[in-house]
Order: sequence, then C-alpha cells, then structure tokens
Amino acid sequence: MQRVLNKAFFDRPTLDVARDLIGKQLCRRLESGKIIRARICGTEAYDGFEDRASHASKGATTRNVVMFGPPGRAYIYLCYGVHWLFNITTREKGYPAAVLIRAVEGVAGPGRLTKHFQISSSFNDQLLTRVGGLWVEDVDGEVSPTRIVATPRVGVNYAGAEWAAMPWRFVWEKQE
DNA sequence: TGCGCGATTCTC
DNA sequence: AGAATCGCGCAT
Repeated sequence: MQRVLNKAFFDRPTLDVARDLIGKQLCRRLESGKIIRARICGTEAYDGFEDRASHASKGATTRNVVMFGPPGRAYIYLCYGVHWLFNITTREKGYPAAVLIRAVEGVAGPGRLTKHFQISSSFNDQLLTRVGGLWVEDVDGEVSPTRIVATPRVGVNYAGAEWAAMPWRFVWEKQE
C-alpha cells in the first residue's frame, strides 16, 4: 500500500515535516517513462523569517519566492553556480519555510541527489502532491523515531552561532 | 555597477 | 587545497 503525501502533510510545522520525511519515498518519472524511487534518509529544515540560515531571512526575492508560497511544492535553486538543490515547501502561504532533501538511500549529498533524479529548475514551484514527474510516497513499515537523529545543519556557519547550532538536520541512522 | 561568498562536489 | 561558475546582498 502506497499513498502520495498530500498538502496536509506539508502544511505543518517545518521541523515535524523534516523529521517525518525520513523513510518516505522520493519518486520521479523520467522523460523515458521509467520511475525511480528511493527512501529519503537526510533532510534539513529552513523555517520562518528569523532563521538566518534560510534564504527567506533577507525577504522575498525572485529566487526564493517559492518558499513564501503554499506547501507541498518544489523549491529548487542553483547552489555555488553548479548544483541544483531540491527543497519541499512547508507551512501556509505567506510563511517562508522549506525542507532541503539532502540524501536518499544510495545517494548522499543534495547536489548528487538532484543529478541522480534529474531534478533541475524546471521543477521549481511545481506541485509535488500528486503523481506526475516528481512526488513523495508513504510506504508500509513506519520508521522508528529512535532511529532518526537530529544534528546541526551543514554549511550554515555564516548564519551565526545561534542559528548554526539549531538541530534542524535529520538523519536516518540505520542499525546494522 | 562591481565584488565576495554561498544549504556543494570533484579533482589534483 | 582549488576549481567550477551563477545569483544575491551589500558596498561603491
């Protein structure tokens, strides 16, 4: 039994969404029609106006405006002029927040992940809550919360000690 | 209008 | 340790 994560799933506190996305299945239908699925095992939350690590802390721009939009959409931006990074928006329209998808099983690293799934700017602001080119599915066998570890986010020291220290990164620590 | 740096990754 | 290389924020 599989179900597509709906808007209500993403219309919740960003930390809850980031944690609950661990173990969910990222799904992508390629141009060829082939469908790729892999479980999410690393996420990061970027939440609200005050989070200095978030693009949204400086206000809305052409790049980050999707973060201010409705939940359950793809926020994709070019990092270091080289890599596309894939986020999913959370919270209601007007409140800037998103979850960065850092890793899935077998593919570690947010830039590598988008390359593997062939995700680029064409998906920016696209709806993820229905089966199409890109969506997320729940799967049988819930992941035990005890296997999910919260740590500080990666590469955000520029945000200052307070925000850099927030344990808003979630990693699936598999036993064995 | 220009400059520095970033939610990274790969190679030397 | 450095390169690749595009946008944004902030200073000229």
